[in-house]
Amino acid sequence: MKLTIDHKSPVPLHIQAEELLRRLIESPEYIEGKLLPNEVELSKKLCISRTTLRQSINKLVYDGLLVRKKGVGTKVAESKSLSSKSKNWMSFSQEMSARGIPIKNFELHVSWVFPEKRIASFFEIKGDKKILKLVRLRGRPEGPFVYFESYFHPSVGLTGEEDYKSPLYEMLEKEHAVIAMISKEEISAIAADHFIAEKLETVIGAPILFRKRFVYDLNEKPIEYNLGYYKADSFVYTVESRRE
Amino acid sequence: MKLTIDHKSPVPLHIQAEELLRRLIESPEYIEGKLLPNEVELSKKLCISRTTLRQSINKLVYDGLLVRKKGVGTKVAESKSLSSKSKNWMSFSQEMSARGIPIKNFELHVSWVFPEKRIASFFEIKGDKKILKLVRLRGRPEGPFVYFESYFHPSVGLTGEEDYKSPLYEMLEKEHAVIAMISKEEISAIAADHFIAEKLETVIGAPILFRKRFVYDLNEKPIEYNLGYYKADSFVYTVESRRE
DNA sequence: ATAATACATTTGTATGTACATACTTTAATA
DNA sequence: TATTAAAGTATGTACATACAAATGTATTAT
Repeated sequence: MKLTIDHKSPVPLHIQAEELLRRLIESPEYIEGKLLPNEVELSKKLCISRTTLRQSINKLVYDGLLVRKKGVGTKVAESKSLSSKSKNWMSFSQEMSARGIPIKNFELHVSWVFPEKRIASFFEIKGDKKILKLVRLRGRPEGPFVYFESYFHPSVGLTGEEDYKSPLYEMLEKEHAVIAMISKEEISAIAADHFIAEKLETVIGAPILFRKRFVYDLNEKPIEYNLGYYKADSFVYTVESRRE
Repeated sequence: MKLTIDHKSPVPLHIQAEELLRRLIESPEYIEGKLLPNEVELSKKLCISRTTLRQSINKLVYDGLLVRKKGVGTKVAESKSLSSKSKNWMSFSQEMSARGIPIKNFELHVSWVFPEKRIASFFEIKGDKKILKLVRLRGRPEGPFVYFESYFHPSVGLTGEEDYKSPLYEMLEKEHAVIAMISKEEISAIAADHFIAEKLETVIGAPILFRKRFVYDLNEKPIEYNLGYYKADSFVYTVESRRE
């Protein structure tokens, strides 16, 4: 592993140092909250000034990878401290079973479609190749309360022949070695249009909790693009956050 | 508006400068991608070094409030849709100023009321003593888009005579030494009832993003119980989370 | 033994300085 | 006039330096 800094490179030193540190803390020795060498020493070792090194460290601290403590040192953040961002996110199946709700699948439809522009750009692919689209209408025995539309990145390797009745993320992990790691979500309230109203067995204009979900793997590569339409009152989204 | 920096304050200069800039870009002059004064000039004006000023600006750039461009200057970031990052949670004022949106207070009403049962139990107090209730209707110049109802724990020490037009959490922090630290939120979609529809100038049944917010201080003592009713499409809640 | 003190360590804050690089404006030149 | 060159402006990079504040450890006095 290259762990030196090239002063002749056009790449700024603090960028080089940042990348170096990213690689460093990924290595096995640094998994469990281990302290980094102190700044003065490290800056000497890397032949850059402490100021420049701090610039790099700051960025990693901001990204939540490192934690500094005055008088102690800088250590690799433990995954627990990441919960400051938000609670462990869950899949739909997990969410529901956590609430003790039995799920019924009302519709389950798999197809191959050309991605819309915003989906293609999220996946960073061109729009000329079909991708897998998964539509699911789910709810309680009495009736559906959520309509999902999911799109999957080609590299996930789904064939469309998988068993989509079982928990999806478990299947992805076991059979395709794809681990959904990061989830970015946008939640808003909308009025049901004709299509959604029909699916969710409600009236046009009914309040719907709409959730866009962007799912990434460990390497922040996009995996899934998911749209969820929840019937009002059937779903409450909880967030816990902490200032720092 | 206080726009000076106190070198004798125990608060670090770069923090003071950061807060100052946050307030500055919140002000009406800075709504539309306007350039800030250049760094050298601004550092002179604030009587801090350019390095220190850059530290402050960097943070705001990280937070997506400012955009820098070499050879041009630093300008207020233009934001497409309102959204609230859960990374470091923010107050309403911060959320809005982060997107450079000028806030108008349509209603602001302070009163003392007997707490409802669920509020009393959240605050862990008996329901026989009146607590402070703060009602606010806020939005853009064109019209309101959010209705807030807040209740405060007696120990916060609010008298009802405070200036509720200024950012609330800043006031709490400065004048009452209360630091809002933890926020637990429940987000759902509901239909506007008669009352909410009238307040938000919309129709009964219109979709509303409803947010319950429970705010705690450093010691996890309850501070505020807050209900927010957002007009649909005026507010998008964004959450970023990571599995562990 | 215990508590108080002093010291070393490490990050935090803050400044001054210098030059590089990207972009804009102005002036000179063909 | 149009093109090019130079000057000006603003951020970007990088360093050396100094002291402050928090923490942990070793020492000392009680």
